[in-house]
Amino acid sequence: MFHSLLQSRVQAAVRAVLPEADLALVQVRAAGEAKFGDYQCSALMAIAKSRRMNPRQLATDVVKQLDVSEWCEPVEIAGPGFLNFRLMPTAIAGALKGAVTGQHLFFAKAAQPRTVVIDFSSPNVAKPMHIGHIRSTVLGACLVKILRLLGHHVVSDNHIGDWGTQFGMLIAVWKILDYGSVGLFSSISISDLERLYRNASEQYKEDPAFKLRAQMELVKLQNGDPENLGIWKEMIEISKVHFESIYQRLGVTFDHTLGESFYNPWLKQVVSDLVEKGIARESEGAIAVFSDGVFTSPESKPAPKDDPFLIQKDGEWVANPVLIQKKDGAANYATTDLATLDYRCRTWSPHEIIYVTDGRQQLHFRQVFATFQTWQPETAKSLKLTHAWFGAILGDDGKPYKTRSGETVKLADVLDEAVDRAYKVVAEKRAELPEAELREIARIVGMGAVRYQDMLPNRQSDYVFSWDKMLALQGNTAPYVQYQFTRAAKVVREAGVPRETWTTADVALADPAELALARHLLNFGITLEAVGEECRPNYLCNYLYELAGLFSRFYENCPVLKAEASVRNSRLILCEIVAQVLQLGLDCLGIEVSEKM
RNA sequence: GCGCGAGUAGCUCAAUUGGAUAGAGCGUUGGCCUCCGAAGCCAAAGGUUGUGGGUUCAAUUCCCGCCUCGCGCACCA
Repeated sequence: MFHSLLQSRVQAAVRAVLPEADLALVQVRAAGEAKFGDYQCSALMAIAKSRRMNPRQLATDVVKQLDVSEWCEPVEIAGPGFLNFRLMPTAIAGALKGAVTGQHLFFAKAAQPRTVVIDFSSPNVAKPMHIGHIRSTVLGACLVKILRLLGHHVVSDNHIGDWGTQFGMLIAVWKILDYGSVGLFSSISISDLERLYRNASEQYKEDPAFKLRAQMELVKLQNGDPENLGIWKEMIEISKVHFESIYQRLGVTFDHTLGESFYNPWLKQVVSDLVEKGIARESEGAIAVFSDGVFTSPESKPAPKDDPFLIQKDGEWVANPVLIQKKDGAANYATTDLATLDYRCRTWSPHEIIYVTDGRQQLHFRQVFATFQTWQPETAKSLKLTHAWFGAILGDDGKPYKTRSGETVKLADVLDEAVDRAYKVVAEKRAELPEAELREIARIVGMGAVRYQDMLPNRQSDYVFSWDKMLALQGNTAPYVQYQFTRAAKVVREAGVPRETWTTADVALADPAELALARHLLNFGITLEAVGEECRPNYLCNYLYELAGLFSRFYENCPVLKAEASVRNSRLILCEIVAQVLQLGLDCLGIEVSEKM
């Protein structure tokens, strides 16, 4: 929209004044506050500084070369050298016209589409999905939607934990308790598996004989024993039924669900390849990747703080390697992730891979990424590896959110309770509506509230889970934004005039509330791009909250249906576009809207 | 010990990555339904951005020291 048009004009003007200036510095951004105009450019101060020029003089020279009169009021030079741009109401009205006639919705498809693999959700087999999985699932799903909307090619992959040492003990208990006997088989649920898991890990810790048996069962599984493979597959199927029920409720789908086990055939090869290339070596019986040379010759240069394979201990840099093979010969987490990374590059040739996991895995991913860069430098050059990590969900006590009895909180229970609580509110507010409709609204409000609460905080912060705050009807919450949508949609619905008659009308913006609302609409695209670049859906939450608030103020101050014909049509268009942007924006967050609520 | 985060209004959080007078909600105080849905709107009060330095036209943001909290640091994933 306008910011990119203005940006190229300013860049051209700067080039005319200073041909050798770095134009990449010249950015035009949405102004923080309305009194400074709609957009601002602060780059001239930086450029003037590096050249020891007077910034205001440079600004004056640039403005002389700058013609943006088709969109803006005369450009204002403010303070030490800001350029402030204020759009003319006619230009804003023109953009709204374009939107209502379907030419755009304030964003543009990427000029250079990228291929992006997004790895998210990743629950573990034999355990129910818990509260912690919501962040990865909801964040990842949001990134998938936004990047696709912006025209990128996205591959979503659910990297489920279906391989690992826990299956030894699980199979052992399964056999001891005879889960496989006829009749019992078809009725095993995820909660049975969970009990099995708890039972198994207790015995594993306390009973040496059981531990031995578990290890034996694991070896048999890994060597392809048909019985153990069958049990293992059964556990995966049971878990997948459970995962699917959650994903269906959340409206999340994946292009692929390639679990850890999928990469099993390549693990040995990854290890031997890394050893052959001298990247990994034997150490204390295991095979590990060490720092690439800095540690072994400390006199060459000081150890960089950002080397993930070094750590300072008692004033000296010592090795902090990553293990790719345990001394019993088995592969581990890093090995699987390296094989996965390799597979994804071979299969999809992505420009970027985004991993959405919790923050505790930061070191792990730094080590995996660094290993990959020395292992496959050519591929790594054109590949961006992003760890979009997030913080913990805490209870009122500031500790990880648990049930009263100290167990992890199951995701299914959270979703149920959100909908139940929403139902109570809806049933009270809209008692006249039929039961089925109340249920549907409660589902939309409850599910929306859970997601919104999760994406609103900066993802890197821990946040405190609060039922009251989540379903609050005011403030920066999903119900507030959803409510403003229903108001806007209802005005359009009740107008009772054929769409064609009002969409062909002129848009005239006069009231300050109309102008403020329209101006904010223009920033939808900038916001989507920022979310995609930084993996921060909270930008979108805040944008939509502001849009909803501006609409609400417009709604209070500017009658639509009762206004005279020309004003009425113009305001109808505003309502229609606001409804569209709110709906699409919420959809990017995975949140539905309702015509009534 | 080292690393990665966090510390902003009484509480829960923002601040588009160095921009102009640090913003919301809750809570508190006070207004607005004869008016398109009040799940709404308006107003007031509330701040030495943990702390001490530094960098510059400009610092919540970048650099250095210190304090508090969370997480991580070799065979779990």
